[in-house]
Amino acid sequence: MRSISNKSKAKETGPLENNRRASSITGMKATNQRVLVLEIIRQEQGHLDADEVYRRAREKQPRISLSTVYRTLRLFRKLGLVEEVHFAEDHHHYEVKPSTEHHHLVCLGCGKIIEFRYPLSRYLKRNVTEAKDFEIVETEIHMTGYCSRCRPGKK
Amino acid sequence: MRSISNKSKAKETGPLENNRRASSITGMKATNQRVLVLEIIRQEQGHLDADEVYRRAREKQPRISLSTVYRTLRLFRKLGLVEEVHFAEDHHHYEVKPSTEHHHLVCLGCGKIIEFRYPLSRYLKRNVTEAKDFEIVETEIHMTGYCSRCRPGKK
DNA sequence: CTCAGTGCAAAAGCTTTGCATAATA
DNA sequence: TATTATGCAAAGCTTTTGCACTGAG
Repeated sequence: MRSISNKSKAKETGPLENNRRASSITGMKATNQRVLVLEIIRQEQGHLDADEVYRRAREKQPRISLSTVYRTLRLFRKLGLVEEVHFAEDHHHYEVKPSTEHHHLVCLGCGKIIEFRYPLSRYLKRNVTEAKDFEIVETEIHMTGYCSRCRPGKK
Repeated sequence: MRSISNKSKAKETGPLENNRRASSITGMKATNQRVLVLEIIRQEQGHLDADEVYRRAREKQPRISLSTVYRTLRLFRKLGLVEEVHFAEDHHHYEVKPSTEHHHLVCLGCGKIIEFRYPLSRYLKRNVTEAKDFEIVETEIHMTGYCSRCRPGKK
């Protein structure tokens, strides 16, 4: 199993080792920028938008450009390493492709994003495929509302 | 029941009657532009984006501006007449607030949007509220994949 | 050495906003 | 008549793109 799951334990040059392999699989170059971006979205438990990735990336690599971040995220999405999540905002968020299915709760009060694990897609898939003759590739569920803190005394 | 459900059967000036009432409820002005936009998103069975609303609106009222369309859609959303839907695109779609719960299938081949009725939110609501102490206001589910036509022989 | 990838700046959507004018109530 | 809403143009964001340069392989 040519794992790409090694948590970044290495320094400046280290992560290359893990990811060079992942990249070479698809014939892509393992640049420092790509390694860094992958590192970042792995460390953060998901839900970063492009600008947040960019800001974090610049801490380690001040010359990285926002374009590169966008291009890299698009590449990772194509490679299936990363998923794009669409909240009710006018920009996108990204998270590492989750191993276990989960969906998102977005708090309208504080903006916090809570994940809830729920294996719904298999169930939906079966139902919808039969009813609509539609082959599902991806399922996205998100709910908005108020978390415990932002729900002041509401029954 | 001060219904706003009268299907547009009237001409240029007609729809005002229906909607003047709806508007006056909240102290808003029932302008021609607003009436027209409401008419349009009602006629179309949902999923229009702002620009599509704008183009359709101009057929009847060539001087309407895109800003007005945006402002009107925002207003209607606040009034609960319209819902914003977030597909995997970088702009939003709008539909009249549906009476029966449904969700969306987006075909990756032809872009067609299929609705499927499925009363899932009540079920999810109960589960999530208990598990996460989160009060759900809105649930959005959409799935991407391939419709019968765009699925050439795929098992 | 070569070609894919990067940085920069500019452009391209989508959406919002400021302000003078027009229309509703 | 008094506001509220509109149209226009300009600005704001997010995301993409063209191009010369850089760096990985």
